[in-house]
Amino acid sequence: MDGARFVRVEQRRPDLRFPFPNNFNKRLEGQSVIGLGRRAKYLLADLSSGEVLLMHLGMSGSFRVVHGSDEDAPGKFHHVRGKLTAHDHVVFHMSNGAVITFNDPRRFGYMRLIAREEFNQDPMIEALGPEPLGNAFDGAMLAAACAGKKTSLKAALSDQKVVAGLGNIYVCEALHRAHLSPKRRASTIATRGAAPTERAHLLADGIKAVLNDAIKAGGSSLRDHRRTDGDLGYFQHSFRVYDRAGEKCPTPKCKGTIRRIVQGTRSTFFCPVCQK
DNA sequence: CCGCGGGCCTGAGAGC
DNA sequence: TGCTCTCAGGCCCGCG
Repeated sequence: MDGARFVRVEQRRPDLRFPFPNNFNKRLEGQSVIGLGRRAKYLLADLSSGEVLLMHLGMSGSFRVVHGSDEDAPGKFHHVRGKLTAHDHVVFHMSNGAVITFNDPRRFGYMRLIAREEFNQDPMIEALGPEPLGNAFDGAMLAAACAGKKTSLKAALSDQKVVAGLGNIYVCEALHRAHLSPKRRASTIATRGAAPTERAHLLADGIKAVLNDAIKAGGSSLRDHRRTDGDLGYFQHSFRVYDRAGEKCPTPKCKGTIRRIVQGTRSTFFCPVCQK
């Protein structure tokens, strides 16, 4: 998409989680993508029109990218070129021959167009916490965000205002790496006097490590996630606790067994022995 | 501010 | 084979 122009945009239903913007396809057609980016879980395309196209995958959304010459490739590109499935909701036909299909069975994803000068003040953007892989993110920043929070550490890390971009899997995995209990009150990792605790540093490091490892592995394909070429990610094979209830804790010398509990209606997986 | 329950959707898997 | 039930990577709302 980067540097290419939208030649034709197929919008195949009126809404996803939210209605599409008015005249969505016509507002894209003829515009060029002058930059691509990401903030938290939002995919961003900076357009020549002065607008930003914001795209969210929800739970089950995925993009696939193929080029015209690849369209007849067998198997994994089946839903491109006149063979769209029921859940292929948007297709971008780009000036460089790329065809980009957005598929989302559950339709928890959405797309919006935001004027660039209003982007930073947009309610979806303004409240977001720091990027966990940014240079500025560290134990001190995490401690400050958790200070005074009476909620659980699990809920705090899942809150996009505390740190942006973590979902259920990576919260569980980061807490295990930091040997911190998901049930612990969030404020207890914050500060001791003025200095951030050792726990906050361990947790910030655990978050960075699990995200970097997962990105390297192409993400976690439990059911819906696919890479843009249609391939599966394989980080699910490296989960230490997620979806491993009843298995032995992978921490060296730990005799614990992974447990599943429910926090805020979501599953949490953790080791009650080495996560305190 | 916080926890909880319900809601938005479809599909996969388990149990019967 | 087919039914019903539960659960799923996100996130919002309203209630108490």
